[in-house]
Amino acid sequence: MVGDRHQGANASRPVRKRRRALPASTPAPGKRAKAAAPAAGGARKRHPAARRQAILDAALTGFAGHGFEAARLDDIAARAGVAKGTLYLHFKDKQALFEALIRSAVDPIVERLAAVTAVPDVPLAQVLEVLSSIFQTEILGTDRKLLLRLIIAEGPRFPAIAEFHYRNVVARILPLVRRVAERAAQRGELPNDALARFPQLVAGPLLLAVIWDGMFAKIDPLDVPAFMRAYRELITASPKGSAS
Amino acid sequence: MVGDRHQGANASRPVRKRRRALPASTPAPGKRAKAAAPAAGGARKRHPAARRQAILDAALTGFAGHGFEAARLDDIAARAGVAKGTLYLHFKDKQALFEALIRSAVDPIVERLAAVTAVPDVPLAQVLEVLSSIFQTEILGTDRKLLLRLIIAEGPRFPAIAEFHYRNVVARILPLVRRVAERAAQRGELPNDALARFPQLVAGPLLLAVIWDGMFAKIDPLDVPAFMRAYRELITASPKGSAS
Amino acid sequence: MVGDRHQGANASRPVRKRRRALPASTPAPGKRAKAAAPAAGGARKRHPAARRQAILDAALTGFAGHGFEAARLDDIAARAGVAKGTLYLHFKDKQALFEALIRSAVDPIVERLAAVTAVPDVPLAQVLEVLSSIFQTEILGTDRKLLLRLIIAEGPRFPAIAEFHYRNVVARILPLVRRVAERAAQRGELPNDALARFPQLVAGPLLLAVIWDGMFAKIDPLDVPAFMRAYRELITASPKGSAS
Amino acid sequence: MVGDRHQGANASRPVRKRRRALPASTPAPGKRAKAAAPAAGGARKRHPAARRQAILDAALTGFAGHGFEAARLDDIAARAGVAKGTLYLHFKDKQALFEALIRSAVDPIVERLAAVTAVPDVPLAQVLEVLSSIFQTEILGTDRKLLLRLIIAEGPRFPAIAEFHYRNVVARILPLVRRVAERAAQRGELPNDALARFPQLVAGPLLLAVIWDGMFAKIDPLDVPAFMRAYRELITASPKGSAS
DNA sequence: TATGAATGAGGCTTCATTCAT
DNA sequence: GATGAATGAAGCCTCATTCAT
Repeated sequence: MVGDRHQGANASRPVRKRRRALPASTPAPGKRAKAAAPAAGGARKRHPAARRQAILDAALTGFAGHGFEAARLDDIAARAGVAKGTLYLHFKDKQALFEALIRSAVDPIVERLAAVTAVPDVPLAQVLEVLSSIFQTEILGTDRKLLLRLIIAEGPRFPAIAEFHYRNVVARILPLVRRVAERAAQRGELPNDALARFPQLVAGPLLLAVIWDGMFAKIDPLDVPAFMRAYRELITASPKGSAS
Repeated sequence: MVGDRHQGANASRPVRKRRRALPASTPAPGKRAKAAAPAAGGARKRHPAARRQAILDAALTGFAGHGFEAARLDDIAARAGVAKGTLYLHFKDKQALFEALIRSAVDPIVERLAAVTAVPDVPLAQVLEVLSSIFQTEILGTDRKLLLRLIIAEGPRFPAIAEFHYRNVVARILPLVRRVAERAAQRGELPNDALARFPQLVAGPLLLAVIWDGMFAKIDPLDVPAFMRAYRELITASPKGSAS
Repeated sequence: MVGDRHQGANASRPVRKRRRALPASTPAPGKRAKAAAPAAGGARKRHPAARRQAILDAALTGFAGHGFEAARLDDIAARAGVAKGTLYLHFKDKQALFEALIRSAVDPIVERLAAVTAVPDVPLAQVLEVLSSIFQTEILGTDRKLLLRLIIAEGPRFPAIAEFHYRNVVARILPLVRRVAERAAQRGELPNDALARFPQLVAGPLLLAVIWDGMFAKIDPLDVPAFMRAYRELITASPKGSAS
Repeated sequence: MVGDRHQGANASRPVRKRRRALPASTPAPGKRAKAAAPAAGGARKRHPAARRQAILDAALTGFAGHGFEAARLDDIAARAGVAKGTLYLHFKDKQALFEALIRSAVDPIVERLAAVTAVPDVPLAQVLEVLSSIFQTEILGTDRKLLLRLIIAEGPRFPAIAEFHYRNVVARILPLVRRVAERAAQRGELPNDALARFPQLVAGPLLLAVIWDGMFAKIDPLDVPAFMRAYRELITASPKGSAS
């Protein structure tokens, strides 16, 4: 009887939904079929921009949880509380929705990052600390970490997304970091201009943190604040010869 | 009736005969992607282990290029020069192939990494240099960089893969790195024990390098050797004013 | 980049566009088996319940003609005049369609049978006669005979179907027949209570009739009315020399 | 985690066999992969006729348990202890094996039935009793009941099988039964010549017994001997008016 | 004669997209 | 605009059959 496909004597009938067995531990999408729709007919009245945002929110969960290919527009529509066809009133197709999602979610972060790094003559250690803090509260502590993973995962397959990121994140932030690093090197906060030449180095631990969090959180969780602090100590602490 | 196979007068259809459309003289499936076509028509002769490896090679390209969901077994089979069904003689299903691929490609690297980090009392800078070198020649310089990206991208959705990696890579390498870092801190090659407490920090730049390579290689290629060197300088170089 | 969907220079293949080969002016799928094509192109308009029934009708033909395994959903969909995917809007999978088919067709018959046998104090001969008549007009004379054969053929492999039948047919009809047989025995219409103890005996000839019809109809057709009459005579007729 | 497809960290590798989840209660084929093969190389030496018989035996289980379409030649070959290709040395294809199976299994029964019914001037009650007995010991009590069900199930789709049966079973046995019934009617053992005109009537209860056994054995088992006895009583017992 | 790895057509099912309402 | 039933291309996987050994 093991493996029996039967479902008792009243098996089928108008089928509605079916969750495919995902190979992984999805963040539990919940079973709400067309949830979030306020009382009868209410969904219809929302402001168009609000609907668009609701769709993007749902898309974040959907794409981040399953990846681009495996995400189901059915799920996204249901989670957004709209009909499937409605998605196409706002986005040309699945790919356009995906790209819009990524664009929409990146800007706010970049603004904050830019604001921090743009202030002149702040000690490097402090800049790094604030960066870490923003990273943890705005990304690792929220669903946006899913998005970052998503970008890492799907970026190489979507040139448009890669380019968008280069222009909107990399090209905006790295120069600022570089300037901070240059000043720090001049002031002796850093042993040399290595960080000024490769400001990407500050992103290494951040990436590692999201990736570790995604893969190993359950096996061996990472103490991210301590990890970040260790990184700062490693590159900025008074070096070997100095007073212990 | 004995012996005759008459089908009666009613068009019953008990059996669908399988018959190849062509007279069996087309050994090449025609859609062979572009790769690895062995000696013409001789597909049946290869050593079984060779076929398995051919499939894994094709799978690397397929999965790395498109991700798990978007990779097509059709393509992989064609690229491996085998029929679709043959895949299933070696792997239970798509997921098993995927996991086997990852396992098969990880071991050799880990061996090399372990060999390097296991040697006692080598200066940290030198260990890092060798690590960088291995990383560049064995991973970034080969298709295995695709695999690393693949693991990063799909790992979170495949607990089995995450766990496998933790056990076979993380749990084997990190302790070795930690020991090296401890010695380096004791010898004054490092300013403090930050790296000993978080040996993961050495992986940050490596991850950044693969990700950058995957996303921005065409827009703004990264000089990886210089990048790695900068990282080493940043954490180990004689600092600003101190005497060594 | 805003707005443009350029794909970069590398032949990445993130999305496969779906595009119909023909300009969407071919409403008829072409392989429509031979049946039930509704008003040209108007498939989308039918009442939902009508579609469901059309599918069930097509399923009857498909399953009855080939058995569960050999029936092709392609054929059933074509015969119902719907796309393959539409089947799954109404039934979870092939098995659910199969079970729904059987359930949907059984109820009306059972109602009629129950109505007949439930009337008290009707002479057995008359009950049997009406049973025979119903059987011939409602089952043997219609496609439902295919269904009965189907149940006989596939029932043993589908516990759910067997159980459904036991509950809905056997458990409902046999007690009624038993009561009729008991009265008949008391009134002397039967030689003993054998039929009361095994009311299944009335089903024997019915089963034989469907099976004979299915296998030997073309070789040696059975005169079912006469056959049924003979059965009635055999068990109820005034015997050889006795006085009534 | 429910529904997780993963199989721990050591998922795949050279796949060998796979049991598909059968919808029904298969008679537990066992898991022997290529069982029954005596010590190394021994299987190769069996007499050809013995191999053929082994294949037919395995085919009985396979076809009877799953039906023609769902039976797997893989299973049959494994159960017979031969390689898949060997099947084709003995039988042209799946259908030929199926038909050979049915033919091979029918003859012995028919011989016994014919022997019984051919004896002249035996009282009908006794003939029926022996028939019942043979039926129970040779068919219902053995795997051959599977075969009878198989014939009922698949016969209508295989004209060759139907015709074979008509010629070898029906056409041989019915005349004998008819003669017995005629004599019984003449001798007053039967109320009339109904059974002589439709000797098929004796088969009704037999068919019902196999079908009931197949479908309802677990829900409500049938006491077949008592059932058969009841049938005999019903048609041959001293009728109503006679001494109670 | 026997083997069993290899084949590839074809089945069931999914899901992005369309379109009549 | 919004809906969601309908579509049908395409994916994964199975398994009867072949054929080199």
